[in-house]
Amino acid sequence: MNYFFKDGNAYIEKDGSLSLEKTFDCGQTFRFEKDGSLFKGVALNRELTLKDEEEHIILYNTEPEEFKRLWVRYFDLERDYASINKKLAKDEFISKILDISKGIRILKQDEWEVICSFIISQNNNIPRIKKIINTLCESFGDKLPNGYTFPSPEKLLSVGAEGLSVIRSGFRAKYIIDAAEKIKSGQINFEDIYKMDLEAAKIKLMEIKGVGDKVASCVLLFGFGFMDSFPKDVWIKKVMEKYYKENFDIAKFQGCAGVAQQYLFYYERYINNKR
DNA sequence: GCCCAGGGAATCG
DNA sequence: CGATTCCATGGG
Repeated sequence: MNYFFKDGNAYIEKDGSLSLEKTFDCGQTFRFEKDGSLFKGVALNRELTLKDEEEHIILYNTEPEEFKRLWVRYFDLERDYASINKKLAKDEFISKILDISKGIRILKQDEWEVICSFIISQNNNIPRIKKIINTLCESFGDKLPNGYTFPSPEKLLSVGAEGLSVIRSGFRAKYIIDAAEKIKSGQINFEDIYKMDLEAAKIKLMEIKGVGDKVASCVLLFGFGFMDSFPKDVWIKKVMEKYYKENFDIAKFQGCAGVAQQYLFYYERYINNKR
């Protein structure tokens, strides 16, 4: 996408391939809120304020150097979603829902935050996932002017599973600690995971207690940029049996299956008023 | 009270 | 193996 800078802000020229509303609301991140015409949140230890205007999306208070170094990748701005949409539209059902789902981009989020967030997501609903993560950050993150960073593995190890009781995450607390331990010990090494193929990476992440096939798939898609990762949650399973039956062929989404997954997930929740 | 929520571990047959 | 059951918690 094209962008320029003015008065300390970045202006992204809208072309229909980025909707803040959909991208923040499709269940891949839990830390952005709509505030009037603004979207506010914390990502990569920094506070972000964005505005969706007629011609531009404004990312406030960022210098060109920082924008290019962090936010172009975070918002996946260099990927050509128009051609992805063209490819996905060859699927009859996706071509029908494209108008509703297009504008979602796969965010490239912090790996640890995504691991932790999707451990919390298991057998849970999105409003409560958000609440737990907010409490986690307020309780153990570093204070920013208007928010909190996501707490590090070391910080959570120092409070332990008992200390996590304030976030009311139930049985998931011990899973969070296990993840933190395996990351600190080096058993789970992010650089190694980037070098693996999708299956090997998934199996590696599943060494963490509380991380199964679905959570690992979300982590690889939203945290590591594995664009062919295709998390199968209850909504996607519903989509498959409702619209595809036995005709679902993931092979035709090669290279962007994760985008297809988000489109389907967002659509089914959208028509069921889950937003 | 019952059911479910972006599942996964433990247990059982 | 596949199929059940249990796991904490809160909202509808």
